[in-house]
Amino acid sequence: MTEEKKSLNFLEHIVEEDLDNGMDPNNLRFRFPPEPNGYLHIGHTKAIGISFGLGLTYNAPVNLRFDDTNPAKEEQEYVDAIKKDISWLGYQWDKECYSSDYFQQLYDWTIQLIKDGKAYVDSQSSEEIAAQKGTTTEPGINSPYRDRSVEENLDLFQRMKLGEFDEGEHVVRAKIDMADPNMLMRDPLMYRILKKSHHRTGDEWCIYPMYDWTHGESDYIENISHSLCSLEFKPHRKLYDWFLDQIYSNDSIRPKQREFARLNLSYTIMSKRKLLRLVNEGIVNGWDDPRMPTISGLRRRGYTPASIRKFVETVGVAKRENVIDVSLLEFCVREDLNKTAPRVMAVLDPVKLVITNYPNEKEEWLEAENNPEDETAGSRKIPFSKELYIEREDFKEEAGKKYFRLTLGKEVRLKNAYIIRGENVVKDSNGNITEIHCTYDPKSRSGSGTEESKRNVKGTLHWVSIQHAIPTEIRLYDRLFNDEAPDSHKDKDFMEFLNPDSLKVIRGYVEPSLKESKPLEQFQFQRLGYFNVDPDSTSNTLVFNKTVGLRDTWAKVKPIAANKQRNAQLQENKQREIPAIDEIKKAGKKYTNLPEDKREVLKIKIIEAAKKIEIDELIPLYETAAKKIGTRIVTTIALGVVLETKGIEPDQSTRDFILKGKEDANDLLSKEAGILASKFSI
RNA sequence: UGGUCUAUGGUGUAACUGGCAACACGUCUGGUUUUGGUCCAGAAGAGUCUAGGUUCGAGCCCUAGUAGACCAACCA
Repeated sequence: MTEEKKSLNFLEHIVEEDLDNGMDPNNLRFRFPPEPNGYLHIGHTKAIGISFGLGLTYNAPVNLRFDDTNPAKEEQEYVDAIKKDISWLGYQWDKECYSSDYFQQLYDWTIQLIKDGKAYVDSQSSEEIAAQKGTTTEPGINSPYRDRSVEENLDLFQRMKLGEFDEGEHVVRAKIDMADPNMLMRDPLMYRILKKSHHRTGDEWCIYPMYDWTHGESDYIENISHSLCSLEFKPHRKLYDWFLDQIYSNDSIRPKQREFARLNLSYTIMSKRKLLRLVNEGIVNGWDDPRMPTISGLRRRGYTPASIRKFVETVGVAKRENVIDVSLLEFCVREDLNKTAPRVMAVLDPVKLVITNYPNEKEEWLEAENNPEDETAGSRKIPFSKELYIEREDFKEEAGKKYFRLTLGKEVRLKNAYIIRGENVVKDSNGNITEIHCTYDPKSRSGSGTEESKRNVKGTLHWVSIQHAIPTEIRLYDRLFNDEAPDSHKDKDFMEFLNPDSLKVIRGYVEPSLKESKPLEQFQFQRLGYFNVDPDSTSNTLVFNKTVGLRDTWAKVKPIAANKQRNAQLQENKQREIPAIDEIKKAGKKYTNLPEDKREVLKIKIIEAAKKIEIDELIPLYETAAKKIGTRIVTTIALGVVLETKGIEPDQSTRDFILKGKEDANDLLSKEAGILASKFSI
């Protein structure tokens, strides 16, 4: 047991500390408590990974508990989907529990609380109750019903249960403190009347307990030792503990609520309500649309359980707000799929290649390795013939020496086949290439052992034999939103940032070995990326989803190779501008925190940096600066410099930006924006 | 105008009870390669929001700022 000393996250530290203080490790128990009102998404995976992960490292049971106290929103469909998703991710829960199983116990405890004078029936409307709640700065006032007698409370409560009242007529409230600085402690609601039938209890109940009066109690009933939830529940902790105090008896486990920061992924939204909107408004094709951040969407897209688990593990757990870049998720799938996905060949944007010196009717079945990363994966045969498809992108009549694909007069290898030389092209009347003619070297066949077969050529292309290839539908996906944080804009709806090109459907050709592939089966289309079979596939038509592309360093240099002049320009710009933009970004992070004199020093730096940049480069900065005040200030300063030194008249959006800054409540910003506004008479 | 929480490279997370800031992703070099993938070797990039204090020594402790998040649903 020479265990490598792994660094612990703060939750593990908490557990370790409890253990050090004498807690019996056998008493450790965790839970994952989803409300069955929607599908699980990648954000939930973090919570799942934390609680189930803790269960795994401490060999402790983890309950799956459906927090089903609001029949208006919950459905059996969601219960089933949630169970499926968690199992698919590879986690096993100990007990399957439902908050609704504790309705009776909760009811009994409430009667006790009423008898103890800790709870009462309030007969006001929700508006009246809200009005009495006070604000964050002013205390609330007591309800006129707060001092009802125990007998009256008991009577009313029982009649509520019996269904004698309509929704909204009465509620049960805990009697705590209407002046507590924590709003949740100002006599929170425990029960409301809801004449809805529940997916499990049917019409047995017409009063339903609220979250706060259910959660801690459920934890307590299930002997949960650590109840982990996201940060927004932090203020609930005081109430959680208060309710627990009322029912806790010393001989049992007292659950602890602890909070962690939830996961945010760049370029996506995570709220169930908003995801539901995408589904309802037909923006996506259901909860399992491969563009959705739901577990079912990711599954259909081709993500593996292992890759998602690895992802959650990698992002870590802490208490500060965070935004994880999607590229990390993509890295995790690639890493997993690279080891497991069989390699095949597919051409997505075909152009015809004719090997002029290859016999007309000949066909050869060539050996192809299934996975170079896995020796046990074996090999298969693929057909080769005179007429092939290759990727349109893989041929250029002429190209620089950095382009090592097919050009006229140069040699490349066809993967698993022969070395060919580009000879000439056939074009249509518009000048578009319709055929590429080439010759092959018969001695160069892969694996034939001849000198020629070992000859090194720089490029290797994938291909597919036209007469053998299977035509397929391919669905290419891009991010659903163009904005890094679509729902973080106070004044804009997240729907404004939808990417209109998030789905592209094309027709392509795949090698014949794929004919028998099954839904969700994963492949690497060599040189293109990872793809899986969509369940929409029929016996006639295969449909593939692109999970993610291969890491592609060539794509980054391509535009440079395309145009030498532009290349030089870009290089120069890179050296000149990137540091300047970077400097401005950095300044934005610090600006507001600095004392005035240092701010002036920083301002000089900003001005110097801004002189080196173009207006176009600044635009992305102020487009994303909606939230961060520092970035807005700094961008405003830089904007002034750029406009002035380049002699540009501000356009409408620039004016809006400046104007908004001027009206902002932050003094520093409105000052800078004000100066700028007057300079350009805005 | 209140309460609570948070602040470490571009991003995310570490740094055991104070001891020369580490890991992953990303970026950039070079090598291997019948995938411009993988793999291998290497580099750049923060001195830990600001100011002050305690200490031989502070990212960790204290004080005061600043910024951000959360809190007034008969939702969870």
